[in-house]
Amino acid sequence: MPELPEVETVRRSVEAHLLGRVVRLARLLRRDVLVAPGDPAGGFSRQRGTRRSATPVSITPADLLEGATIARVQRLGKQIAIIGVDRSGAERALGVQLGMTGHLEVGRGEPATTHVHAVWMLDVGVLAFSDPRRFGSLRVFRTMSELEEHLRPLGPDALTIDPEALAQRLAGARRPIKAALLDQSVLAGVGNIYADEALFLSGIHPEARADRLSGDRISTLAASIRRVMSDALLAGGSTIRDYRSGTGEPGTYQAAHRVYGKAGHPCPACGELLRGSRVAQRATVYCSRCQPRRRKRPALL
DNA sequence: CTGGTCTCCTGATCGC
DNA sequence: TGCGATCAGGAGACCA
Repeated sequence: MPELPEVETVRRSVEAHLLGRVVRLARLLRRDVLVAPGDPAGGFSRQRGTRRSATPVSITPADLLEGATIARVQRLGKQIAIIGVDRSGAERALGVQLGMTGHLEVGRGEPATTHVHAVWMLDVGVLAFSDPRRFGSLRVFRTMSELEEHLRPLGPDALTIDPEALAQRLAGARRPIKAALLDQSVLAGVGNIYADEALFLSGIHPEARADRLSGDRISTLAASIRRVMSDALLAGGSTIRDYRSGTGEPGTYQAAHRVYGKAGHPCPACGELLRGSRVAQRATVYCSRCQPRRRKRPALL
């Protein structure tokens, strides 16, 4: 389940192979993983009942960067954008959302993975997008301002979040802090694993109301988020099931998880058994002693 | 406007 | 060994 550290690891590993490469041929094997301008937002009409857009928007090879030279690979939160320059010198982008099980992988020949939905033949090497569950998607951005538009709703990147920005985004949020952290418009890049890890490090109960946190606690939380993100990034991310970098390397940060997936195990800080619950429809693990629902009232005088 | 719930999808795992 | 039920969750759609 790629979150910011995994996505950044993928970004770095594919960018190293893609810079300056020319896309000779782009092949889309499943139209429904692609979102094009004019498509209903969220993909291919994934509304109740039916799939498939009634009026599929036409896609050109150039929309998939065919003929372009790769200039850079950007990331904001969990969103990746591959930036290409076409023959006229104009920049355009292809967005990649990995979702739960998406993979972006560079290689020399045919990708070894199953569920491959798009392949790019480069002047040197091959890039492939695969995703068994298809929660991920590709997005066509014909101009850089279309990409900007898409990224605008996102909050600041979690890797560098500062307390002031976090406090500003949490002001007036009456929902549980964990729900707010998972909201990409509050903060971009945190998912279920790192939300639990950061809240544990901060000593904050996942159901604490976001707008009731003091400035001090928000500062602690911002520092915990930055620390968890950067430590996980240094470890190449967390490989729980099938996450791999853009060159097929697993991450190792799962060995450093303190609470995620450890309900019923002793708290690494105090030994109390970790509790499992659900917050915002997500499995949630926390220590009821280290992360009390209410702090003790500070002593008066 | 905010926040809660539903939905998409496949593979791993569990109980019988 | 087989098989149905359950769970995993990112993010847009939908609804109160």
